Amino acid sequence: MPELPEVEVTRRGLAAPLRGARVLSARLGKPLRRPLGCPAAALVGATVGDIVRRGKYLWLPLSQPDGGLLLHLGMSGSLALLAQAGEPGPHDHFDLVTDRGTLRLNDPRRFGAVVWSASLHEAPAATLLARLGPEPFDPALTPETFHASLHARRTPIKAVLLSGEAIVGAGNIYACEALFQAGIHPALRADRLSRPRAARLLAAVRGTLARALDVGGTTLRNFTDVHGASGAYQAEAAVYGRAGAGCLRCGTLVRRIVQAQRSTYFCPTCQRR
DNA sequence: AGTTAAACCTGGTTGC
DNA sequence: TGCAACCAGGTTTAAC
Repeated sequence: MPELPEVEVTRRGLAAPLRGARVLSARLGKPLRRPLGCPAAALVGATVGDIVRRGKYLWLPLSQPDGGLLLHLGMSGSLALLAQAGEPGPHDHFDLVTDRGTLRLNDPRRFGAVVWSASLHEAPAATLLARLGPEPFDPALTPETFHASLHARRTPIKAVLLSGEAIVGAGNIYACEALFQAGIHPALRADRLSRPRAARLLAAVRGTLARALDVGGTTLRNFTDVHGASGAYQAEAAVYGRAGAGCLRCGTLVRRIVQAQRSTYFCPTCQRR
């Protein structure tokens, strides 16, 4: 599913075309993870503002009626902007028809969400965003503050990265890749990371996310950008999905373990406790 | 309070 | 070939 780079790729594809678009109609398919929270017809007539991203969420502001839609792509979601929208398929669960095209959410597993909120700063949107940690490229996130937040956690560093409390945006692929880049064993307790290693990990998370953004994200099976194009990062993953294959750096066989019910891939030689 | 399982869904792949 | 088991870019909720 979409991690931060994929969501940001999506945002960049939508922002300019949809800015100022007028909502003509909306259609709901099968239920998503949570209900829209308003009748689809209530969106008609609204004007779309500047789409912003927070973590893996997108906020699509609307005016007249004022409010907005908080979108999440879950594990298997993608958004397309269609000039001519055909009949919705079995996994097309939300259409926002505008005078600039139809924004269509396709999500086979339906872990995604489209939620109406009167503003980003009140429920339900604010509630959903409340537990998110700092944005990875926020200059206020320094090696010192990152190290301090890791110091408060006794769980494995991989699980802490996935939780998004210390930094948002890295999901299962990029958490594995960043730990490899930083040479850190995924099972190392977060509070055992030294300051220099925390600094190295922060740089690795930023570098991994930035690189993925540059190449359009990762496409394992579902994800495409708003024009239907796949990402390319999967071709350069060093450890993710490579269990049993040789480490690209040292040749040791990449291992797969399970942490917090998720697969973790790592090189036991390059990544040390 | 802090950590860990279970839950939500569908579909593709693997293995007997 | 058939079918069961397992796996998948995430997050919330319930339970130790």
